[in-house]
Amino acid sequence: MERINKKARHELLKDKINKYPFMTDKDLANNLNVSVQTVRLDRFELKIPEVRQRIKILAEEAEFKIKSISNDDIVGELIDIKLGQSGISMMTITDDMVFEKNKIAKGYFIYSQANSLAIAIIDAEIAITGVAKIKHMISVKKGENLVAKAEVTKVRGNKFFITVRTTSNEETVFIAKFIIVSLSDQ
Amino acid sequence: MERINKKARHELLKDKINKYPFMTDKDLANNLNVSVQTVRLDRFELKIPEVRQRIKILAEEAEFKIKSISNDDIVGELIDIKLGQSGISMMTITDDMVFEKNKIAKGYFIYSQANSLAIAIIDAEIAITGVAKIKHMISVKKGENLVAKAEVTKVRGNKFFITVRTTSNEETVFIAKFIIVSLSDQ
DNA sequence: AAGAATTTTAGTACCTGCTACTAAAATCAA
DNA sequence: TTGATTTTAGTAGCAGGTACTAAAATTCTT
Repeated sequence: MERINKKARHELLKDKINKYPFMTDKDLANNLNVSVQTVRLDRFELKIPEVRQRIKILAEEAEFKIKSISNDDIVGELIDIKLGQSGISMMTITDDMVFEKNKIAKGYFIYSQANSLAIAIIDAEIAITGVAKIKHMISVKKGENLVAKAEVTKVRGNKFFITVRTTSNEETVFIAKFIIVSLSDQ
Repeated sequence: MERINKKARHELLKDKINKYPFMTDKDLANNLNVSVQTVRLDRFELKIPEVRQRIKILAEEAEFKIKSISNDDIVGELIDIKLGQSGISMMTITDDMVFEKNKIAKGYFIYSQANSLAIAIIDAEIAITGVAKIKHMISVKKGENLVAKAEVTKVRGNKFFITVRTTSNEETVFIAKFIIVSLSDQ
């Protein structure tokens, strides 16, 4: 058993913990063929907290992420809104939103931002997407900052016609036309 | 200090732990004005695991959820696929996917299922949604089981015309027509 | 090759948040 | 009042640590 040098081991340790954050020091020690003390020393040097801390952080982060992905009524961050008229929302494309292979944003995230903005504009208890026409102009990559601007173009009874234009760096990447139906009173 | 009865306390305990899963027995004991022993006894009777277990479960579940919502290439469960021709996917509407107020599914989840199925059918390294026309027929509620069937209706060069029909209990709730562009070779 | 410096291992006391258990005290119900 | 139920107290032991001291092993330097 050759002894590998400290730096190399540190890299291995970081990798392992990243991949398997639930491993205890004992597990890690076995895995890296060093003593538990060494693992503790390494963790201290690399400022990596103990398992229980790691798990806790994971649970907290995940809770937050789930909320911001699915429990929020609006996908992205609402910047400005004039109820019944127009609205602006912003969203940054993160790692979660792109295809592994090519780092291009999955279309439904862009759609989701636009759709939820369109619904947010309608001043109604219940607003449901009826029909939509969408067009992706340019593909969006990780890190880009999408600004969606929505505008009500027509109102007919309880039907709202809304156009959303999403831009990245002033360039239009996506256009959607929604017909949102408001069902406020039954 | 009046002593409340066991059943009532059990309800309180369940609520507290549900809301604040990170509380230790000590915290809970303080909060409910009983001894730590009582909390332990209660937890035992209610089959509620200890904090560290709870946190761990939370972290694991959340990890899974995040993956299935955003990291997965396909939203919903792929049931059947004939590359370049057709596909079927299934998705159950969970609590995460509905509006608080009225328990109606957010449209973009239904869209996401359809869209990701459409992309999955295309046998290409890179497939991007170009244009889509969608129509929500009936609103979907929590617990419903959505079956999306996709079919390639036309192919023109690297453009695939795909129709997706989503049903719940044999009833059509959603129809989408996508034009997916395959960018396999550059 | 010897000595110094660095790295790794070993071991101890103590901590949190438990489980599993025994037993006493308090409260309720007939 | 007595018997059952509920609550509290306390002990031993466990996992997975922190914080610390010190010895052993290895590497570097000259």
